[in-house]
Amino acid sequence: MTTTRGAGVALWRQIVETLEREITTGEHPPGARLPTEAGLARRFEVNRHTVRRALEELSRGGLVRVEQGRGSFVTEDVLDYAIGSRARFSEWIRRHNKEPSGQVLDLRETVADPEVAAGLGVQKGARIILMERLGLADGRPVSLGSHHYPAARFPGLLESLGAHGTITEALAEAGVSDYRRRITRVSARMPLPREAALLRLPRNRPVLVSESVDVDQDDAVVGFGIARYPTPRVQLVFEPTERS
Amino acid sequence: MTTTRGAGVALWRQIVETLEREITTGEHPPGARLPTEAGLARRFEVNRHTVRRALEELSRGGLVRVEQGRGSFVTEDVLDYAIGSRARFSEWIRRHNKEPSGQVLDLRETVADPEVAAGLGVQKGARIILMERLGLADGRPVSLGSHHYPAARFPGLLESLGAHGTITEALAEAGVSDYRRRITRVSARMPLPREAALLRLPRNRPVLVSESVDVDQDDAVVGFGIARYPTPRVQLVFEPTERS
DNA sequence: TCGAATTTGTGCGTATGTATT
DNA sequence: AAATACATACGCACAAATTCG
Repeated sequence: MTTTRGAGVALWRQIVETLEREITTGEHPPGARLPTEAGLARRFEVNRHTVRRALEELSRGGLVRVEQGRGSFVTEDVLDYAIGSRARFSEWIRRHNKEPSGQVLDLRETVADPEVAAGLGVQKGARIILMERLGLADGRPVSLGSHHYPAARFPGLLESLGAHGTITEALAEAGVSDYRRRITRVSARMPLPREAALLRLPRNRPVLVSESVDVDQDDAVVGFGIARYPTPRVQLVFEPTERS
Repeated sequence: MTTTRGAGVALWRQIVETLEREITTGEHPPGARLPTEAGLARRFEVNRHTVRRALEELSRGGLVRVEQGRGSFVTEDVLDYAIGSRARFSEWIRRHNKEPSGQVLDLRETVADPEVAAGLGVQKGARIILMERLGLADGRPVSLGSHHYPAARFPGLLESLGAHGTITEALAEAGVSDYRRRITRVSARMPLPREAALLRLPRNRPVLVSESVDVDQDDAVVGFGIARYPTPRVQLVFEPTERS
């Protein structure tokens, strides 16, 4: 199929329809880079302006994202992360019909720096258990979390975390049957090189950073986590009135 | 006052104390850039390594933030913005003992683009009232908000917004005695040049972007807002259990 | 730190077809 | 039928952002 002139349909509209079909059929998967404007102009045998008119329409409709100096990209479906009191990685991912998986990057006992100490409510320099974990959805990285737990309260947690796949299970073994988020702070910054590499993020795209404190049923602090999310692949969502 | 050698106190500790005093007394106000390491080394008549040791300590304590290739900066006090169901700009700022003020950058009737239409639940192209507003705390910009309201529902809102200083007052005149946030989506991206200029933000620092839908007591959609916040000056905070 | 190459963004002028007046 | 307005399409040039060595 190619563009036909004088068919009563403007060339740029034909291009919109063609690209829309190619995107929705998966020929251009989410996140993929489209050919350059010059390339598309050659392919459709039109002027670059005509291609731009089509891209503008696609961009307005949200199917395509155009970035100056970089190119045009198929919009990636955004993962909405609901910051409710109950936030579990695997539940979040499965709700989006994707397959959750994880990768423990670091797991050790260490001491709390001032920030972590303040979050956990322990003395600066207290022993803590640190686990760093990369979260993936359908194999694509969506979160990089540093989880901190007071070593004094959970003697066997280090081994439990090493044995189990999920944090929830390991905490259950340590006697915490349920936990919830008490507070979440959200900010953003540019990624460190290592973070960009792990999250497969361009260096010029920011990471969302959330700091959260988890508490058990008695409101006692269980853990403190710092999570980094790649933008714009992940959005954090807050709904005061929670609905099933 | 200057550093003295062989006084039983390490040089770098003296430098830490001196800089700490200068920062807390306001000689180096929040956000200010400190002299370069070389400059500090000249001033204290020490090697640059010694200055670095002092800056490392200050950085660890959270008083100073060191950025590779840019310089060292006095940490700015972070404005925590609580994303509760009730979010009012002036209340937020006053809770931090700062003086709120605002600046209307744009106020007009226009048509809804797809994103706004989806947020408001109206047809794409429906008439809406748009107000763009820069929010300031003690004269420093802390938010840049685009507020959208359905023109059909609020015939006189355009004039009310022009006359009143605050959104809450204008909405009250339009018959909405109270409203609350139903949902908030948070993401981050690099600022547009205009946004960076208005928020007085370096171009390499991201903006937090929140999209929120406001509803009245009957759960009817009142407005849709897109707000941009400068990082790291502003943090968004979510507490599931609301406390007075 | 710098410049070259690549890619998108913007503006100008021109031409043609289509619909309205 | 002529005049006018608008949408479409092309060509050229340069600006701005990104990438890469």
